[in-house]
Amino acid sequence: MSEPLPSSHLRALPENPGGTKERLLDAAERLFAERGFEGTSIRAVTQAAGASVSAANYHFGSKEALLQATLQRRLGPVNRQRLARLSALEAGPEPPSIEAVLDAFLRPGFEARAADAESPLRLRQVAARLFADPPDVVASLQQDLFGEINERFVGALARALPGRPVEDVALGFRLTVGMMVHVIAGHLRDATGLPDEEAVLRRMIAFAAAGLRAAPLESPFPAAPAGADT
Amino acid sequence: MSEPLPSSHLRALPENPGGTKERLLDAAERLFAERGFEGTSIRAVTQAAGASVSAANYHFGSKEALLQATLQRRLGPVNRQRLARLSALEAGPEPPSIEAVLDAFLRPGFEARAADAESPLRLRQVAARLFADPPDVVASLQQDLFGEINERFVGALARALPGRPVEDVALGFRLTVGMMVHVIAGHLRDATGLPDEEAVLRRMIAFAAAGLRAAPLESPFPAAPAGADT
DNA sequence: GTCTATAGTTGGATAGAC
DNA sequence: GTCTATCCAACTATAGAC
Repeated sequence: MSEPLPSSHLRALPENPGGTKERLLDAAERLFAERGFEGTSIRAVTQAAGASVSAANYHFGSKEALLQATLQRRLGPVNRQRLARLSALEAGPEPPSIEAVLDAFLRPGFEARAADAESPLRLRQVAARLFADPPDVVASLQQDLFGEINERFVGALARALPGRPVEDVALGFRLTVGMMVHVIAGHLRDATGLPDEEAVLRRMIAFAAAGLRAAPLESPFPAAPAGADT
Repeated sequence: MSEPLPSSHLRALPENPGGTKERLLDAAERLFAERGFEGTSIRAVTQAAGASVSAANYHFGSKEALLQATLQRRLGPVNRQRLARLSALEAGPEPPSIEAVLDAFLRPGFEARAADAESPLRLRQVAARLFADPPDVVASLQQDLFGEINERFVGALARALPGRPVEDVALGFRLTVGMMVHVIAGHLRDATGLPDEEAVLRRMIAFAAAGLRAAPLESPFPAAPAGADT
């Protein structure tokens, strides 16, 4: 923490781990996560990184490209982990259980801190934003980053749920993703204090596995009364 | 994405259902849902509504207040419906099932079209944004709109799951909300074509009910190999 | 209540020196 | 590669006429 920095001038301390490019990505990641894409100016990013606006445009070319680079830097490795774990499971002697497949999917997003001790929540905030931010910018990237994941994991789950229509499994996986994203995004603004993470992760796996196994309901119900609005 | 606005007649057709205020709310709702809060300018809203910037500021005072009014107009009635249905269930002779409680929670958001035939998806997009937009603006509103809902429904679910720790039920409800929000938000950008809505709704109820009933896992697992990253 | 006009700020992106 | 300086478009909000 004690770097001999020239204390004369008012530049937000750069904290330089790599070059300017890395610092820009770090700052962009933090600000995009906190304020969203439209809510973050490249000026804010460059100031936080202790660089100039031109530096950002030199390295990335545009604000949108900066967002893409930010997402890709974090999510790429996590998704590779997911696929690697799934492959490992499938290489085993027996077809993997639903729980094991879900673990392979969910865990990498929750233990990114192991690989990168400095940015614990950051990645997840960024990931949550991926599902809630500017459609045009992110749509193609979402397909890039998530297309293969979706295909492989739905396939694995379908094999673990023989006889279930694939569309039903796909919907179930979608619900699982929603669950995950919401928990991840919640870290952002919620002081509710999730209990210890491993417990939450296990609860999510149990919840989703049971949900996937559950048969869809047939009838609308014991009929909840549509009664009195206020 | 910025629509260039018809050049012949400068004003986008107003389509006046009520007064200017209503038109502004309608336009704001659509644009906030499509582009988010920061991504939407007051000018875009007023042009779409066929009104002037001053009109918006006269009626609402600020952009933030416009967002609040927009959210409250749609979500207020839906949440009152949720509470009314839950109250009706609890007034019955027997304690309601988990499925019935979940139905009371989930259904009002999905059949808002019944009450307001013109804006089918709109409400849900807005609701999804509530969980993904500018923290400061929306945080208090989120508590207003969702605080009582959370308390009442977690309570009802806990009574339907005797012996389960309330924190566990609360986490399960949170996962259920995440599921719902993600499905709702997905309508926004996804052409994947969810099948018929009633079926999706029933699937969600079955999924969440099973998830809530499931016992949390005890051990980390058959141990998914942490193996080879790329 | 609604308008036009404008004040005052901030945004993304670029030019050109070093 | 990184900076300073600058361009110009777009923004929120307000003033004041009608």
